[in-house]
Amino acid sequence: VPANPGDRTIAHLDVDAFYVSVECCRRPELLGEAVVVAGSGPRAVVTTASYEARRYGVGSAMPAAKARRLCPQAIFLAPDFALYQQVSRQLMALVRAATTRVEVVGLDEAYLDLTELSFPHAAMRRLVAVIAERTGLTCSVGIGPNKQVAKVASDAEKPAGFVVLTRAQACVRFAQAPPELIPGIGPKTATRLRELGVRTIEDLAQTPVELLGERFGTNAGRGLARMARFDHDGEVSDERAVVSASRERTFDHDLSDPAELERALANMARELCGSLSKQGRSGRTVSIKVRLDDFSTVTRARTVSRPTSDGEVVADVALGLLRDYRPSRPVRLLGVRVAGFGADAAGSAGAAATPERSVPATIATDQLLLPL
DNA sequence: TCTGGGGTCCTTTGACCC
DNA sequence: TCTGGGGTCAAAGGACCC
Repeated sequence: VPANPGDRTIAHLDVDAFYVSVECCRRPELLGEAVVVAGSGPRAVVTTASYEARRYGVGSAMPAAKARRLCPQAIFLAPDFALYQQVSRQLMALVRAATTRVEVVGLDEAYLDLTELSFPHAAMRRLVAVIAERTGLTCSVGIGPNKQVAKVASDAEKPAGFVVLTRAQACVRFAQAPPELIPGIGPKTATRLRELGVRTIEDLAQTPVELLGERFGTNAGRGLARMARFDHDGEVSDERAVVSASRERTFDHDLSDPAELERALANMARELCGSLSKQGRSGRTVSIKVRLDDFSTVTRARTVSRPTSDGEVVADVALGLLRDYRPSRPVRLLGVRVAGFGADAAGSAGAAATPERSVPATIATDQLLLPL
């Protein structure tokens, strides 16, 4: 029972090496091996590496070619997203049975608001056990007074971690850690902080908010100051509306021929609209993204009068944008996006407003987590 | 040896309107 | 009439996350 009305108990649950673990479930002989899930092709990157592979320095977002050099004996697997989605649905059904407020983040992570539970730690222990039993997956859990503490705590001792921290404990435990440990502080911000002499979370906490405001803007400065003290106040938001959808592709070799580029773009537009109309979504803003051989990236957008999910319309607009832009260098990546999903979707018969199309859980929720 | 694909959100700038 | 302030929208870029 919360001491103060405002006190919350938030958990963050994160599956350990999700894609690799799913692969190991269907091929148990992989257990204990260095396994890397990565795309194929010369420009593929690693999506997940098993902990054995990580020991060789292999990590997410690393070029697959580099991973191969670091760990030639690793078993490389192509990702099977359909399977991961299916397992994710089972997983989230179990998570949702544990408490009412759940915020799903990607396929393998969720925040749970446990404030109303009498024994939140026990509930999470049970949830972890049930997930292991039903899916074969191991998870790491962090519990704290807000999402920020919960997230950092779940990361702290993975795999199979279970870390409970108060805000003050988090401040002490991570005082000497670099600012990038905090979600929301990425490499760019970390570099700029270093230029200010800020190397640790403690340094950041001791930096005057005025100085941070000067350097990063008032808003961001205030945000950084709060983060440094682990007093993030974000809600566990049940389900957020989808805002945009896109298709993009990095070519194996850079493309210069306008006709080839146009063909690729039109195909992506039609493919995107296929899935859009299946979901009953449509949008007014069509944009393209062009990444050149020097990795510079340009976007161009145009808003049309009526929401659409018509492949020919979107392809037309996209091709128009591409022709107006006329890339001056070879193109590495091309993409198309539809945004501005809104109130009056012209799409399918059903509900117009689009708060996250609910995918009916295939897995029974009958097997629940003991009430208590 | 360069750097995927799916997203979200924020900031800045300029146009336009009141 | 001039100037300025605000609000909103669209576009573009960028940081970040899984």
